[in-house]
Amino acid sequence: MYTKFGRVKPARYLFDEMPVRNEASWNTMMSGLVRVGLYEEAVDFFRKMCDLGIKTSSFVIASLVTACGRSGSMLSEGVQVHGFVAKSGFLSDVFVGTAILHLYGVYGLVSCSRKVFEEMPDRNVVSWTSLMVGYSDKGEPEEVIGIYKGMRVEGVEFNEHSMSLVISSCGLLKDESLGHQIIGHVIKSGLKSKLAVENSLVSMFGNLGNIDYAKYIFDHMSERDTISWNSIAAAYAQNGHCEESFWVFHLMRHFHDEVNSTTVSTLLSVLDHVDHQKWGSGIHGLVIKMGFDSVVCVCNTLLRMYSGAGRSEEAELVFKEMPAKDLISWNSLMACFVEDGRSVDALGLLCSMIRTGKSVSYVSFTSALAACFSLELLDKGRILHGLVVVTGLFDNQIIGNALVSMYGKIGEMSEARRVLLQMPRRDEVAWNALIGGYAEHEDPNKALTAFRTMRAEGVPANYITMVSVLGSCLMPGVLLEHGKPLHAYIVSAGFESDVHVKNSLITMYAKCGDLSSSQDLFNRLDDRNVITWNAMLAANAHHGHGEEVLKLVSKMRSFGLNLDEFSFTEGLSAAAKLAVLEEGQQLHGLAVKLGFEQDCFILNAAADMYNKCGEIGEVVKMLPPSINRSLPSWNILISAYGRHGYFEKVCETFHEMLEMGIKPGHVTFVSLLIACSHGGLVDQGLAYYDMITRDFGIKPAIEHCVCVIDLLGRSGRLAEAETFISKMPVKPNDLVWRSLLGSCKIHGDLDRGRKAAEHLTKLEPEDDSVYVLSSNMFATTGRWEDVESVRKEMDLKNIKKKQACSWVKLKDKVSTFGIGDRTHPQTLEIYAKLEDIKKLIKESGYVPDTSQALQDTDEEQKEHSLWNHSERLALAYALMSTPEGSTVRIFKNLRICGDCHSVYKFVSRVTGRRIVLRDQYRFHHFESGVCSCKDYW
DNA sequence: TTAGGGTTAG
Repeated sequence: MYTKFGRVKPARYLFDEMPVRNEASWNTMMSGLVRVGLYEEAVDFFRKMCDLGIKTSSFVIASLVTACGRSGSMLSEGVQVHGFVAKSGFLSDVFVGTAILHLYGVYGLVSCSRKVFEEMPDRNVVSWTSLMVGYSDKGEPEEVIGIYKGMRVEGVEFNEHSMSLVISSCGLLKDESLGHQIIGHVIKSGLKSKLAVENSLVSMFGNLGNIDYAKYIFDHMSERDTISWNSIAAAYAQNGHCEESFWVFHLMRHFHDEVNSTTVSTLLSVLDHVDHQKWGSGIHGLVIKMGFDSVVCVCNTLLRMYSGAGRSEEAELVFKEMPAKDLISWNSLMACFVEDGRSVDALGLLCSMIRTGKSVSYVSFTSALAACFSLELLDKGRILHGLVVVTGLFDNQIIGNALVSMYGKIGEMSEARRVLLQMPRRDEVAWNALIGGYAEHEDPNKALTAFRTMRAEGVPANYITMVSVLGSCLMPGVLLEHGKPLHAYIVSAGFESDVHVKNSLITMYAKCGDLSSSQDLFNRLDDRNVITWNAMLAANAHHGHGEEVLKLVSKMRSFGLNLDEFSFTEGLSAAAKLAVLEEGQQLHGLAVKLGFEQDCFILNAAADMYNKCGEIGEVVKMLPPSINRSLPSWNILISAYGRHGYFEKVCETFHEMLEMGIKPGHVTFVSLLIACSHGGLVDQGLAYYDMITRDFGIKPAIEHCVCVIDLLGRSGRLAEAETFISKMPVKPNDLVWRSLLGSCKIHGDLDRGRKAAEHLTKLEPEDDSVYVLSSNMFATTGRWEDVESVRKEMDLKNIKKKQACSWVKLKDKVSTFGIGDRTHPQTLEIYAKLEDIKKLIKESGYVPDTSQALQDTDEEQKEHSLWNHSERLALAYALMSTPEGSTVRIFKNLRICGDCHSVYKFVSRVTGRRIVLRDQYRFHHFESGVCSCKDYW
């Protein structure tokens, strides 16, 4: 009696005082100990019984085994009981056998469970169910379904618990046809109206992406518990219907009392792909208010929420303040660091896990391996590889994949291949990682060979395979041999309907130089997503079609598509290249409105746009304060100051950057050297050039060398420039000789100019610029017979000079002008305005520099031809079509002519207008008779 | 019976 009421003290007293005890007394006492949860004492008691040879009943043994499972830390005691049971023949009892297999399942030893299960002479539905529970808890739904099939073959009748397990496993496997099969079974079995079964059905349909069925079941349930509500909320959440999932939460609070931590976790998981700005901080507050901020799982989702929004600092804060952390918390933060590019922090986290003896799983290693993506981290990656082998995790499929991926990303392809070959099973992820590595680091042949081997091994390719293989064909010259055959394969294998594959095809054709095929694919695609549009933006940008990029961006907007970071970056950089401030400003405004203000790429693209549109004030205003400025931001700032002639600011900024501990990069030095070159700061430029290798260990690239040649050449130090070319660490290219030729033109050095021109023609026989530059060099020095011979050579080789043109953009209309153009509808007014300008500036001291006229004619003719220059026509048109006092913006496809430059200066003084001119190379910013380039360009 | 961490591409 006492044991039945849980009163163990009096029961124990009575037992101890009993003069005679029979089997029943011992068994009753032991059951009592189990009932009150004194499991360890029960096991000791049982040992004593065994020693004394007291018989026990199968019921008592089963309850004892169950107790060992329930305690969570009594596996070894359970195993001892198992040993006794095996010796005394109790295993043939179905209750005992089931209890033991359940015990092993609880401790994750499913193979032991299965062994016991297979040796059992009799099994009931609970035995089958217990086996399922083991696999389900281990996260192996395919095994659960295997057991389900076995049960059906043997004709076992299902109970509520086993049916629920089967249903949810089916959902996890996302196997729709199995789902339908199971539904039929559920209806026949008569278990359909059981609460747990209905809950599982809601959850299964959620996992299968069939939200309508999930909702139907939920709506028709006769009773609902918290799990039902949570399941429907999760169904909405998993399928991206975040508003609905919040609505469920709202209804729950009205119609159902309980909201538990699972509800909150579900809601938080939605915030991964929802507008973080709108919901994130509020939800965090709510979690604290409801007192769930101490539940590990809730905190983990909270952490994941910040991580998904790219806010690793906040995620870190959540982690630090968690009252209890589990393995998933550590792994989540590590993954967050990896996603945010904080590789060192991620690896540090793994180190402290190991150092403090925390448990580490294959997931921890997977994240750590993903952190090692660049050459500097190769050593760390190799150590991890060693650890993986030592800890016996090498055979884990996902670890193997992560290893191949790591070596692939770094470009250690022989290592990547070696790991792949050692893997017990090579799945498509492993092959894709290898192919991706080849695509990134080696030639297309390697990637294609790997693809063929993969197919020969019978591993089915998926869309990612196709995307990866296509990624190896992103260069001109491989279209016929590789690109087109791949496209043919894609069509025949049925991958063409996949939007990702189509996007990659668009990119492939564009990078192979066939933009019209990209355009074709794009036009024929009806399920375009943002990535499709982005691929098309990149395709046009790659071909230098900035206007088309902007047109596409505005189409995206008119179709109501959500522009993402990539679209904005691409749009802004197109606006920067075209120097169209208005479009750039609009895009930037929209990006800010949509919450992308903090995005590093967009921020830099916008700053660069303002920079290239001449709005230096805006650049300085918008860049983050120096304390958290990224390297690209510093580079943009240096370039901006250089572009506008603030050379002291250039040096100041560079030194500030060094003081902040930022290591300058390749681009920083390009910006610095260009600034020096434009400012005529020759010695300072040379000093910076020396710093590149001496102080920062960077190997000078061809761009840096071109800058130095420009620097020396423009200032007339042509002999030094020539010596520099002969000694520089990289092979001279066309830009080198073009720069030298340009300088020879400025300084009238005909001999060196000729030599440079010869080198240039060898490298670029089709290029018109060499002929134009030589011809201009001869013309400005009056060598008209040489001008004529260059012209004849051009005719002979059928090389056409690129026509100069200038344009003005007013509202949405672009007006373009060629030399002496008379096609504009307002031509008469334009030429009249030009006459006014001529008169006005001559009165204030303008004298034409006729050496800039490149024909051998008399002075008057020369002056006349200067007044036909496209940039003057554009200027006249712009002045007459824009309000008094406003800034005039003009573009030219080639370099501005020297005399036009002087005309612009005079006009800016006489009219008081600010004029901004973008030519092929740079920006000129005229105000009150002075140009920002200080006449040195 | 419901919720949280991982590998390939983008």
